[in-house]
Amino acid sequence: MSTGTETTTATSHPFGEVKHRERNARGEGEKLRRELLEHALGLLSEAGNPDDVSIRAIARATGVSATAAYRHFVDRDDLVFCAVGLAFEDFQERMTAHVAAADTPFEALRAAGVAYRSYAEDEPGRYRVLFSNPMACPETTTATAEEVVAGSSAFTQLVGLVEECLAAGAPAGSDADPEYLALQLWSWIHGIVDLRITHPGESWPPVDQMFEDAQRLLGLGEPPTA
Amino acid sequence: MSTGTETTTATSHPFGEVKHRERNARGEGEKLRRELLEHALGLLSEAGNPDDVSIRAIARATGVSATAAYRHFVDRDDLVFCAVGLAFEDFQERMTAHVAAADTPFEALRAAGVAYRSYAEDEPGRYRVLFSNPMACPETTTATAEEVVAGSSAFTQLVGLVEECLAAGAPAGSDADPEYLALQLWSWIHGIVDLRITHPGESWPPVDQMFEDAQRLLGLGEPPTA
DNA sequence: GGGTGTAAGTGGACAGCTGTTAGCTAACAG
DNA sequence: CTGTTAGCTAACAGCTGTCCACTTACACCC
Repeated sequence: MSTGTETTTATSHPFGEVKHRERNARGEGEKLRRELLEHALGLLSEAGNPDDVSIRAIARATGVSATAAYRHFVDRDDLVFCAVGLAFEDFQERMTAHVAAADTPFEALRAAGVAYRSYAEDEPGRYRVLFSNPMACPETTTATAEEVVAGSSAFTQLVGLVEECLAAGAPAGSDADPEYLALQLWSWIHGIVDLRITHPGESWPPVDQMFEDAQRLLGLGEPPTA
Repeated sequence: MSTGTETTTATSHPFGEVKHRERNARGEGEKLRRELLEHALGLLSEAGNPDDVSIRAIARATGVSATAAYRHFVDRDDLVFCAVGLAFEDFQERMTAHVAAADTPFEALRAAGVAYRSYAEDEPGRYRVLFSNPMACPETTTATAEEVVAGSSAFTQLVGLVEECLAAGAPAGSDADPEYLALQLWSWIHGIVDLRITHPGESWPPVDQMFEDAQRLLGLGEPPTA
């Protein structure tokens, strides 16, 4: 039955299929780290809550024993924390890609809103993990510095967008506090998408309209042409 | 040592105090139901997440065996769901008490905001349980109808307040959609308090100012006197 | 007073999950 | 042959929801 040379097999078994995963070659053990993180991310998306993903479930999804994870992470908390960091990096990439295509700062801010909203819609579980969970950094972690600060740098980016809008003559006025406006905008937008996620039964108005109103009423839309 | 007639005792014990709870008299078994719900509420406040409260922990806090809960609730889920319903009733009482004291609809809306905000600040765990968790009604439950709909009736109340503001000449205009405005206001306000709860490390601007801005910019503040 | 039914609550057990440690095997490089 | 990497299994202690059989105490009836 087995030729002994398959790279990947699913051997038949009286109690169902058993996943076989070829062990990494010498010096390539780091590949498992990446695999674990990606499957952790998948489970985080389903659960929406970091506490609900166990190191055993991650290992199971990866097709590896739970203890193998300890070769690459100090802890379960460390593993999950790194996975969240990865999600933040992914989120930020998505945001910057959307924003880069815009011509005016107002369009850029709008594009950021669209990106934020579509992320929350496409990946509600991940959104909850990123923005609706108090995630403390474990005391010992293998996460890199970039992974740790990925979230806050996304906010810095938002403040920059607001500053550009103010400089371009936004109705809020050039003397308005960009950080305050950014926090207000983020809060409003978070509320809009978060309530939709946690209360999916309600009949919500179009999210675009609510976003547009938020930006305009904060005085961060285009100035009147007249 | 024991006179045999104490109603409640904490007998000393080599390994610490052991809670004794006099069993309820005949026909008063319903008292335990209430006790369980109240301790469940306390644990919900600490956890902030219904999934993290076990029936065993609730029973332990009540000073009773876990199986005793099955006399009053069909399930663990049922117990927790009823406790959440109780929290909703409590929340709504607090809201109506604040609102009742106001003179104008604008003041009433502001008072509702203050009540909402202080609830979130005083009981962040409960707030998260009520407004930041998708709580599905169990297929079999001992909850009463009022407990089930307590949350949505609080929103109906908010729509009513918005309607009164519009009728009293709010800047949003009398032809504005009160339900849309109420949803927008609720979303914004939820975002403001929720981000503070989940990201307590950040230095947030005063919540009053953000609330006041939200109400005013939505056109639900006092109309200009001029 | 004695028996009995029943309400109120215990305790033990089962199966399943969790994070983590200790010690093992298999494969490959030099 | 040796050392190291990559991964394994078994086990421990602790948690979970739930079922079953048991006790305890009281109210009522004869």
